[in-house]
Amino acid sequence: MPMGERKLDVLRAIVEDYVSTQEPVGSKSLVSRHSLGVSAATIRNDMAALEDEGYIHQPHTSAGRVPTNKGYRLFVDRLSKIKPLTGAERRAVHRFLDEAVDLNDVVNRTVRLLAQLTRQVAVVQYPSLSRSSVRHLELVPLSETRLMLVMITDTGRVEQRVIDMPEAVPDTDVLELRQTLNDKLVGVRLTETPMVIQTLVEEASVEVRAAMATLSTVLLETLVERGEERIALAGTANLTRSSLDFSGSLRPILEALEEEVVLLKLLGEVDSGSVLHICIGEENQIDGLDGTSVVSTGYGPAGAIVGGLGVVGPTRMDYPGTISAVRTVARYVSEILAKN
Amino acid sequence: MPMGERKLDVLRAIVEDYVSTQEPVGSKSLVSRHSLGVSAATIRNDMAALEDEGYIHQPHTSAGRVPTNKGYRLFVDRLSKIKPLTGAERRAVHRFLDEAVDLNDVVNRTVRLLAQLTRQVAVVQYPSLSRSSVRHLELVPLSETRLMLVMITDTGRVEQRVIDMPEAVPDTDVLELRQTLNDKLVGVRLTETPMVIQTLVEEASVEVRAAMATLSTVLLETLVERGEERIALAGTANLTRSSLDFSGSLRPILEALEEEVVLLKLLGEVDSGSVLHICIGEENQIDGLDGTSVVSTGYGPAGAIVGGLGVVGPTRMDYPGTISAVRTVARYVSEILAKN
DNA sequence: CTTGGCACTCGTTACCGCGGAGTGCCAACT
DNA sequence: AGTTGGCACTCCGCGGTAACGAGTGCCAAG
Repeated sequence: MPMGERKLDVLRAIVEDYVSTQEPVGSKSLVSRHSLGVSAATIRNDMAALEDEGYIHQPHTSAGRVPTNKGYRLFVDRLSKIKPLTGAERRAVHRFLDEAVDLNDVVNRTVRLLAQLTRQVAVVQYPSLSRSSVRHLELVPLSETRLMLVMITDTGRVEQRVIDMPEAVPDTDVLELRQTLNDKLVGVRLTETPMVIQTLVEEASVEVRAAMATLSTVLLETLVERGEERIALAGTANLTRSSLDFSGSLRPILEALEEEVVLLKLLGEVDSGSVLHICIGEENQIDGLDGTSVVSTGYGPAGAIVGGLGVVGPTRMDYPGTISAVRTVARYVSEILAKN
Repeated sequence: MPMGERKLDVLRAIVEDYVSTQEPVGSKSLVSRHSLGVSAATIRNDMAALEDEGYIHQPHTSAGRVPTNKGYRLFVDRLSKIKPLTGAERRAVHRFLDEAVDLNDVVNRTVRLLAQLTRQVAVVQYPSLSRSSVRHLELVPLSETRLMLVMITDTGRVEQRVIDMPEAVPDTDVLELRQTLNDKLVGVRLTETPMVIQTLVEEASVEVRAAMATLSTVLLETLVERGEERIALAGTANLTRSSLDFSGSLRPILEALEEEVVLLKLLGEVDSGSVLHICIGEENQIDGLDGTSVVSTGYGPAGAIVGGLGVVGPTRMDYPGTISAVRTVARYVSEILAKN
């Protein structure tokens, strides 16, 4: 059956009221807070229908209604009205991010900004190595038999690794190795480096072959395979606002936030285009994270997604506001990265 | 008046019981759980005295006693018996930290380990730049007018900064700049670099003088002045264990943990020798952090302190166990750093 | 299809009374 | 002087009961 227009209005009103008051909403308060043009009794009929269809739910008889996850889903998909940031907020975003001098700086500022704007927990993934390419490789001798390998990517990430060499490497060899590595690898996407790396040893001159073998192994292991995703987090203190948001304990949430793997899974599906992704309640298949929603999106210069960013909060969150904030910040971060 | 031996025993017993049960402890349960050799009435007299002297406190008439911060202080200073880690724990520390390949790796592993051992929030400060010296400086051209400056310290830290040059810098100049920077700065302690940096411009050849001026400014600003302390955190989920530990809300704690400045202040006074530092309740002068104690110590290769690490938890914590864990981990981390 | 009315449900709050843990004090004992 | 058992007292926490009120479902009328 086609859903009546008013019923949708009612659902929207319920979600909005519930989000702002944090309390089950009843028919009377609905009619008094919104001008729906009909009486409470009529609303009650609609509410009964909405409940049958699974969009709202009654904690107990004689309590108001609370949106179900299905209800939130319908709300974000079809009902929510865009709530753009205020001018002041936009200006703050620009001003704050413009001051960044550095990839680290950009990421840190972004995550703090996002936490502040949404008053929730913000998560920003550093540009993924797998979507970057090599810009430069540097070999720094630390001692006779120790080298530090530094890799800089086109996305601005700097990764390093200390390497114990099997035998002393004279400075001239270091220069040669460094030169070869850069000649062969600069510009190559990290996903494609393994093929190139395999050829390095064969093509190396006799003197440096052994050293190159060690380097290749480390390169493969550390920089490529281990994938080294990095993540920045901010705003965990916001979890304590309305502490009862998180039924019972926020323990599982804090645990999840410390687990990089889980976080990445949450940001997850930001690959496809610059689409904004919303995951409501147990849609994220993670234990203990029913009760939390994630609003995330990809970012990256010129349409190319290099990483994800987003916000974690209670299912009962202000979706329109959060969506705007995430979208705006992602867009602006992308611009900044494009400039570099 | 000299404190009677038994009264101290009573205080110790109260602290131990309270820490393990989380409940005010009364005279009866004391005599039944410890063999003090006297009757409950005698204990009551001692308890009354201890209360007069401010070591313990009664939440309300007819409740048991709870140690005051002054009581905890006396306990850690004079009463607590060392509780060494189990063999399995020691082995775990060694095994886990030995696998680290990298400064980052060491720090991350350390902080996670500490959180797990103590079941509390662990904090590890990266080796402070101000106590490091320059091991190597690298200039990487990113584009005509952009350079990336990478600094590697003897403590293993790698800091980078992107620099917009006022005009294009040809590759030969980059090499010269790089060479000069390294000649002049390698081996210099970071606290002393400002003096050296000032001479760089004057001594630079005409061609690179402008560029060197820019570099000098950035070096001073970013790497030296801003001090760039970094910190790693783990175990925040442990805050939720015994959630009532933190009178009311853990909001202020989460907030403090996100504030680098506050954290550094907490780790604070780890300078002097390798002494272990314990800060109980409002002894740390931070709002909202009465109720939390900090156990911290410095670490660094061969007695030289380069940074601090520690644990944040409720005043009502297992001090002996925590102390052992912090001490052991710090000692072993220092060893590992010394090897590098 | 909407509306006002009405009986009903059920969670929340306040209140009362009671048991129990724990204390302080005192008089007696060593 | 220090220790002990006894005893009266305090006060928290718990279970039960009653009043309240928000909210509902249903029905008959518009």
